[in-house]
Amino acid sequence: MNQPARKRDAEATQTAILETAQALFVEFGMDAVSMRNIALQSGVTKSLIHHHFQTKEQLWCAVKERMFAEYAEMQMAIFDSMPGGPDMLRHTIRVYFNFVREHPEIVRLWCWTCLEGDAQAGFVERQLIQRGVAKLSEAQEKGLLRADVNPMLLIVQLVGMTNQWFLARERYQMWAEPSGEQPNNWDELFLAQFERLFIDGVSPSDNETSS
Amino acid sequence: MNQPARKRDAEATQTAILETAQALFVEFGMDAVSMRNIALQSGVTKSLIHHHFQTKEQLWCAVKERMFAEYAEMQMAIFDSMPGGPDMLRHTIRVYFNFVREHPEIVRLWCWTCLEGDAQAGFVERQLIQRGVAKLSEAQEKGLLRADVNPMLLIVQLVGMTNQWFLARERYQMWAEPSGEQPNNWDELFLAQFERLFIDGVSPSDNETSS
DNA sequence: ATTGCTACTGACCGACCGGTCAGTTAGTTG
DNA sequence: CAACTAACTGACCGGTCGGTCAGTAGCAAT
Repeated sequence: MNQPARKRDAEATQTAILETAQALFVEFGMDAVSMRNIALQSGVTKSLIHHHFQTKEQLWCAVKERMFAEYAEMQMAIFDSMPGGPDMLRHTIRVYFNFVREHPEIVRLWCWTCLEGDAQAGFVERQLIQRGVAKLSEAQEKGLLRADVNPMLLIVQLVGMTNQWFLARERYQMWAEPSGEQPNNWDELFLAQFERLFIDGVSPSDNETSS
Repeated sequence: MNQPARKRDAEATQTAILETAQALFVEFGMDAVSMRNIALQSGVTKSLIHHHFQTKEQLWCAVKERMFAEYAEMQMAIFDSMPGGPDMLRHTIRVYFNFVREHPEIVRLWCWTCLEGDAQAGFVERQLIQRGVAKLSEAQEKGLLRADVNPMLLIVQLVGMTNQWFLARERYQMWAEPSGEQPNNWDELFLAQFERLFIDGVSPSDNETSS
């Protein structure tokens, strides 16, 4: 009677476990987090986690699937909202950049899965990326994009540049002079320069704009 | 008498331990590697590792310092070899890209230290980066580089883009159609496009080239 | 009320973890 | 030669790990 022994609600329990596990795994890495710790922090017994997810490995997979699903939904929305005009790339960069800024945990997940060589993750993203490639190819046919860029590599570069920034942002700030403090619009400075370098190189040159 | 009990050579022993630890740590991450495993694979007893490096944490630090030192030496050489002409950036990108391609372990180390939030690492790199910033500022004064780019962010973007490519290369390849196999010059394609987008955006525009 | 299902608990397991320590052995110094 | 230092060994420690299992308890169907 000390504890009401939890409300009997499998779904809520699983969600609680997943959210706690997600926070811990993403922060410290799968190996550095114990099942005991997850149990403690989510207010659930260790056995119960095993009851719902069997093994630590499977819990980790469940966390990854959950996060990638959320990411995929968002990414798909970005592709769908791409304007057809010349501002397409600028818009896309900004939307993706802001999404990642508000969900830095997705970058850490990305990074952990890259390091562990998770083969699953790549396949999950494939149809997503091919949607983007189709969009970009379309834009090329309309003359909105240089014909000599590879759409998939363009996505790699756009996504990669953004991801690595949010992964190592704090590290980069240490590179600057410690005197005078950091500008707190560091993100905006980066985005502006990224956009400038990227877009100016990506936009069709003058002799091919009017096709 | 079964084993000649090792040649009594502290330096060689430490090197053997460091090399084994480096390979394992970089591959699997610090938490996933046990001292027993390092001992086994380097042909040394576990106690001997503790004798030379005290704790696992200190061994990890020794590995990081060793690798960063090697990296710093190389990076410094790149800065020093920067040509003063208009090909400066193109040359720098290629040299750095090729260095990382031949030392992919440095990217993994980079990534592990980012995820664990290693504060030390950032400071180690600082003087290195400021050397590069000085070089780029110089180039700007000579009109070889747009005046409106931030040199430090430029380095962040150059290094970051390259690093993330070699971190997630295998993952990106899964994005492509499984049919028709990958081109084995994937690296060159990426580099070419990276260069094109980056340089064309970075070069001074026509009205400021002749200062 | 009984049955059946399953969310949930707590005690327990063997394996492995990082680290310690007393002791052995090889090389150097005097 | 003896004396000393430091490289090196193997047995051992307390603690934590992921995982199991027999049992309890809440809820729905009959």
